[in-house]
Amino acid sequence: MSGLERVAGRPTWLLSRAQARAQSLLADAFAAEGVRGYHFRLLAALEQYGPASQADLGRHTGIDRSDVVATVNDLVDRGFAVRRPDPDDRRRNIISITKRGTAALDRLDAVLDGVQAAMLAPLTPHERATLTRLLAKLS
Amino acid sequence: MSGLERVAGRPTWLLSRAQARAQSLLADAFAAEGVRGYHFRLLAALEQYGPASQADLGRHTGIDRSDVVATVNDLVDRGFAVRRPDPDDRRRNIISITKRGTAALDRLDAVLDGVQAAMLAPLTPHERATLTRLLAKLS
DNA sequence: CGCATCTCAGCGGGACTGACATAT
DNA sequence: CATATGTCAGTCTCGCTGAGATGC
Repeated sequence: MSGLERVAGRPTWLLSRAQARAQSLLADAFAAEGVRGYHFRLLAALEQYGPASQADLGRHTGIDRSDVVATVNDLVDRGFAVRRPDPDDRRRNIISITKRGTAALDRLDAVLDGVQAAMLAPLTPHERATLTRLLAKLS
Repeated sequence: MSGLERVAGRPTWLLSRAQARAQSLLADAFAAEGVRGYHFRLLAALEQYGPASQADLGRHTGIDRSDVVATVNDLVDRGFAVRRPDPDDRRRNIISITKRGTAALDRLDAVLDGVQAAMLAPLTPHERATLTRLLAKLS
């Protein structure tokens, strides 16, 4: 038996441990592509929802508006996205993903799949589906 | 449908979201007791394993040695633990929990139980057991 | 007016690295 | 000698707050 028995049976502890492992694996894998979790999340949202304002990006991804600013700056600097003012609402910027951005996203998807396969290796396919379903209910 | 569909079905994403919620709830609840996760983990390890060196505490809890130092400093300052040199190995300190420490731990346990009950409210008892079992397999 | 958006500065917890002195 | 321990300083991601400027 490894870990703390006192807390080992507690879901929040297990959640924390598992997430720390996933986070660590993902951070390493993403670092090879020069990005962080925030970059991936925004790119994924841009591809899924199409061009969006920064506020909407924040709502879609759960990233704070102030953090969206800096992350979009990074994406624009790398040529993964473009930021242009919204002519219909001059408070807003419209963020769009570029071809380089979608290409990067495709690579990151592959990275994520690899990490997930490694993470979930101890589980059977049925268990993986169950875990996904239960976690979804917690959101 | 809330969240990112593209990543919403991915276990690592769900893990991250659920963990962020638990983390946020726990941080707030622990803050009311004036402690953080590191403090709780060390107190729990001290109560479970008895007096231990800082290196062993790190191994039990998954906390880095260097972070154990600062956290033990906090616990000693608050009177939750005592640090004394190991006469049998002068490299080591022996950390022991105090009565104030165990009292604090009891309160923190209650806090954790409350947060967990709130977190797991959407799940049936059987689902909670399943989630716990599956998460344990990921460690 | 109230409200939304974008931006900037900063904070704090958690996880980690590198280095160093000391002791085994 | 190599290894283990404790300590210190610093980095990084992530999540968050507060404030201000601009536009609806």
